[in-house]
Amino acid sequence: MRELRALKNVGESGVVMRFAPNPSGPLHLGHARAAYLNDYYVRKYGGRYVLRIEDTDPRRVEPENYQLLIDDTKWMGLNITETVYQSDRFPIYYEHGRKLIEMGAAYVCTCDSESFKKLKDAKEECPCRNRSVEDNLAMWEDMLAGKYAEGSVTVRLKTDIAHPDPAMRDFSIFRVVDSPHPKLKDAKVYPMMNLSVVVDDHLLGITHVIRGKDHIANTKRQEYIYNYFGWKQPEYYHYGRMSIGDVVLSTTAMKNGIREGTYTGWDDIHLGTMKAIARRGILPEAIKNAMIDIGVGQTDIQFSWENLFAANKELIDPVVNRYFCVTDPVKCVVKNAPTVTAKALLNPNDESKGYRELKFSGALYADPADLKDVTMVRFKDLFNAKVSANADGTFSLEYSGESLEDARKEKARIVHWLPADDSQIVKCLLRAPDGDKEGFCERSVIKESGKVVQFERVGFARIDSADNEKVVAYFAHH
RNA sequence: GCUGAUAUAGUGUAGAGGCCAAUCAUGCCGGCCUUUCACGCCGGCGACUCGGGUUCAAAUCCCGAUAUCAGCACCA
Repeated sequence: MRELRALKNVGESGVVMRFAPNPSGPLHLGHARAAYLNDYYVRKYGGRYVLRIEDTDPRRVEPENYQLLIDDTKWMGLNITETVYQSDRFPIYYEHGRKLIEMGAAYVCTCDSESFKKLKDAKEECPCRNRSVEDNLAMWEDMLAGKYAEGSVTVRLKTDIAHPDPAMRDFSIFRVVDSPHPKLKDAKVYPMMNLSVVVDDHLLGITHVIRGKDHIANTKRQEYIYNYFGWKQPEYYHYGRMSIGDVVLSTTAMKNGIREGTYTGWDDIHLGTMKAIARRGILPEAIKNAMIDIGVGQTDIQFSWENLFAANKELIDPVVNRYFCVTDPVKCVVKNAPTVTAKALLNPNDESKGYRELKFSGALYADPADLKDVTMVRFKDLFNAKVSANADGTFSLEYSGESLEDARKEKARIVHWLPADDSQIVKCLLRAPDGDKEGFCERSVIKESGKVVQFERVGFARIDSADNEKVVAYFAHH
């Protein structure tokens, strides 16, 4: 694993960092970068890692997502030292909001958003900006008392209305929302993230923040609040946009798809959620390694499944058991073949894991693709056979000795197979994002349920479910 | 439109003026090993966006162009 660049201004006691998702859905690949990068530095320097759940938009909070988030961070193996919920901290935000109003740093604005935008774009103050502190405070109290309807009023921070960057001009720090919050009974006034984030970062002692570059303007906006309070700003690092192909990430698209039955749930393998990736046999450690390899650069990048798979293979290949799985199987009788029992190592890298036995007596299943256009094959751990294709798509096989040397001499392909004997095999459905394959696998795969195995010459797969009738496996990668 | 950021092989990444005819990983190709087309080992392929400038010397600094991205929400 490569070493990431050192952070600036790391103190004696290490760092305090945070991972701050909002509970609008489960964690996905996009979150993983922030989560693991921050995690990396907390491990590197020591300190605290705060999981902060940013549930300050009641419309985007779904109660069931809280647990989803916690479960995901646990699966990811994040070194979280404490968890805070912003919904528990509204009194703190109100207190600081009031202070800003008292010091004349914020004002209550009753302009509708379009007219404010017009003024803002023209670098012109809105009439509310010069309201007296007393009036602002009175209106603030009325806001908290629920006397204002949603959209009729907002609290803005006084920045610089003529700032060259329009994003900096008197942005909003509190708003009124009429929707109920699942965790707050009577809240009407909600802090905007720039306010709540600054207050929390300061109070929680956050020293370093790694976040996406979509927050780069927020970092500059937040600087105004830090300055008003006389607080010191953390060190920030903004990584570039990461586009992720082949998978659905948008929360609304996922929700709609699940509701309409296009996806089976949050762990549908067409989604980019942690749950879906876990289901596909990817270890959290592999995601972590892939994310650390990507690092904190500001360049926009294309997420590489290839690299993730390589990271995963590095972890699982040495330890995972091997089995045969024949997809699209064709049944073949082998003429003149003796009855023999094949012994195949569970893991050729580790003989101490033992082997599995497959008893051949007359007929086997093979992958037709392996028998096509060849005159001889070596059935791995079994024997050689001469092959001839029949007009009807079947194959005629004839025993041709068990000498491995002969097979090599003939350059025979060494292929996987299964005995055509129901007591030794089980139906296997191998599922992948681009389609399913059906076939058989060794019966002993049943006891690997929940684990990742290697189907020899097919690829790595996670055994999703298994009983005496059927194994369902999800393809991970080659 | 305004503000800001970034531009190194297919992908990711190192490189913060001379050690760079550019690192590592992954990928691809070839070979070895091997009763898996896995793993391992060896070899190979493949990149500094373009144009100016500064300098004895630039992938590295400056300017411009181009491209991409982000922000300009009473979301986070």
